[in-house]
Amino acid sequence: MVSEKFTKPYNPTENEQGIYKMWEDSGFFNPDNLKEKNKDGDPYCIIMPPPNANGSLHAGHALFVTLQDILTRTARMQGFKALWTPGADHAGFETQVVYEKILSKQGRSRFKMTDEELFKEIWDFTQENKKYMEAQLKSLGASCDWSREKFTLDPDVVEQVYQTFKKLEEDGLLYRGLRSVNWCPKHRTSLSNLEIEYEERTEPFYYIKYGPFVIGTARPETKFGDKYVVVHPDDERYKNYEHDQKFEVDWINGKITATLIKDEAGDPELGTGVMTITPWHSGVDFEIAQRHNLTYEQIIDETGRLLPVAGEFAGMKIKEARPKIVEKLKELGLLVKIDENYKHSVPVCYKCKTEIEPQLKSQWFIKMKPLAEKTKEVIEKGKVKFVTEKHKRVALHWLENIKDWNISRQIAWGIKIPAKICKDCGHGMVDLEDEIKVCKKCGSKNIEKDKDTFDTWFSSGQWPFVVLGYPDSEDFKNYYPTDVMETGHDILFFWVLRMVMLGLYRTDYVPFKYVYLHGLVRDKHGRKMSKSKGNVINPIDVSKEFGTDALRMALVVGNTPGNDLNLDVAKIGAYRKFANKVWNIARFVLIQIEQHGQGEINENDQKTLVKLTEFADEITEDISKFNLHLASEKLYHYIWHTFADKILEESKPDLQSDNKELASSKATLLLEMLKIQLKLLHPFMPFLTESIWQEIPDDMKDEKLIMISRWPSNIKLKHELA
RNA sequence: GGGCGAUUAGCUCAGUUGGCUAGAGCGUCCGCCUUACAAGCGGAAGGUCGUUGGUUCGAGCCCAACAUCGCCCACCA
Repeated sequence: MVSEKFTKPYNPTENEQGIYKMWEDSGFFNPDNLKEKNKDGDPYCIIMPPPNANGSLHAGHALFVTLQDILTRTARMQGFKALWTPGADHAGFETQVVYEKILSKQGRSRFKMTDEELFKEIWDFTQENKKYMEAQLKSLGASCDWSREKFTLDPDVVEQVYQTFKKLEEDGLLYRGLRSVNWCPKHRTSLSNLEIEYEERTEPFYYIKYGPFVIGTARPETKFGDKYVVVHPDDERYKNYEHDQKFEVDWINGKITATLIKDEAGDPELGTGVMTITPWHSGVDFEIAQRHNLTYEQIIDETGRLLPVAGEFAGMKIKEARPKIVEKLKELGLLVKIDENYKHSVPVCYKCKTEIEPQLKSQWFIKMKPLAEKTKEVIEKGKVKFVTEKHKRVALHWLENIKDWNISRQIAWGIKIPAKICKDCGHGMVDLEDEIKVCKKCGSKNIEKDKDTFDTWFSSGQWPFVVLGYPDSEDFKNYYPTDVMETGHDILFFWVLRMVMLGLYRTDYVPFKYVYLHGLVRDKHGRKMSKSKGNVINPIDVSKEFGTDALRMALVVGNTPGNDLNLDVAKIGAYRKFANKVWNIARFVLIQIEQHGQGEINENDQKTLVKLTEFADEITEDISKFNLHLASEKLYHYIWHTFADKILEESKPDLQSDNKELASSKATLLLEMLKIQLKLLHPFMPFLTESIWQEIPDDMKDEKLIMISRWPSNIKLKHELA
């Protein structure tokens, strides 16, 4: 009998939880438990980009789960030893920012806590989130191996990160040095170049009398300590001045002695061709200062307030001080003119949009050039291939212009940097075992532990080989290099390229062979989803309303690699209809089989089966080429408009005829075709297809779970790009 | 300032190496509760594929220029 459950219509929420439990209980998410055909198969591995353990999943997560699950499930059915490893990311700075907002709502501040207290609280916070997140990943159907789950703060992860840090020092690729860093005065930490953004601003530009010169600046508040003026050596206007020439200047807080410096950095085309420099608060100025051995002084502190050098303005925030300073300049007769329409871009913190205040800080830097060179090489040689050619170009361009990487962060939430700093000479020493007691450079015993933590991307950049248990685990030997890295294109530089660089550095092999970058999930009009716009589509909510499979189809059909996807709830609704259609098709076919029994498929119908097999080959090839958007759309079209509308309708006369042989023959054809279609559709709509599969009697199918049934095409899944 | 991408039906988008009357979802119009499915079935309207030129037997697809929009990168005082 066709089961009670086969009542109409298809009810996804009723089925999904039970189905997932059945899969999980079967143990087949873990490739070690797969049957013979898979165990002897080639390995196929995807490392899941670990979601940040600081919130719930959004549409972008649902997209990556869908894409990676499609590939994993296809590989598994194809007989590969398929492994997809889940994880969670402590996401250093990001998470601390989230937690600081929570603190602030409670009227608290991290600056009134010890690092240990803060760490402990955020730890509990992330562990709670992590559990929630795992449940959400499961509800999206992720067929990943939970027994191999990792957190980026697990002891073995930290251990490998430490080893990498030490190796970098040994190889001379690590240095600690006083450099101009991007400092966020609100979060009071330095940030890498990737963590700042630029905002176009129109602000007043002030021309100020500086001794015999006129200088231009948008930031008069930094000028208190400016003792050097710089002109280009070839600037004819200033050929009567000598390099290093001293002269008196009536400055904001009284007379000072200034020095003229001739340096190529001076731009004769710009304004008067004269600038003063503020090395402590400008990277360019710092470089000039270093070239000529100039002194420098801090003007603004870590919280963005002026220091005593600013005299009466000391203690004021920049915004407050600037107009007052301008006022004083006027009174002193130093202000020459103001250009109100000066356009420039201002660096801001990518999280809080606070203006970045460059500061001189001693930090750990990694020399990136040598790492980038090797990465360029493997990309050019095709050892790492990009599904989207445009990203390959963007990647190479970035690698060619790479800067050294500041990996020190002044935050509590993260992996402590295992190093000692000499308080006398500033020398930094990597110290994994906490055994260094004397400065290796100056011999001083006045040393302390580095208080900073690693940039979170330094540790996550090592994720693939760490997850697989480098260096001597079986998993590492089996699955590394992994097959596909699938993630958002927004973290190409942050994460993907750093994984290639650090993976190559530690293991000599690329961490993955293919990079599939998806775009941003936007709302139906192409706007970014945001709480303030009220246009957020919560994947968990819609999967409850329409079914996870409908959401997955909506995310994959028409979503070309690398491009943003505009997601319309109506589109999800359309695929809920499709799920119901497949459900009804299955009911019809199974009723026919029940009524007429199985028989011989006649010669003419064999041809139909062959055509379906060719179709299966085509789908397999599409998946191989990462054309999941095509595969999914073709399946939709074939099942509905070829199978249901034509083949099934045209078989009705035979099924209703008195010729029993004819009827059972047709019913058998339909059953065979149904099974093939369900299998092809399974990676895309796993819950629906498994639900139906469970309705097919055991003696009519090759496996009790469609999840591990045999893929209906002999074409082997082998990724290749045009 | 440098780089990348987009422009196809009212809306949101596909169109795989150039090849039969250019497709999907939603929306619109007409007719159907036909015994798998009204979350359905049958049918219809709707596109000079941004503009201009070129290559080709043949161009939505390749090339050039232009226009519009978007994204990324970048220490200009």
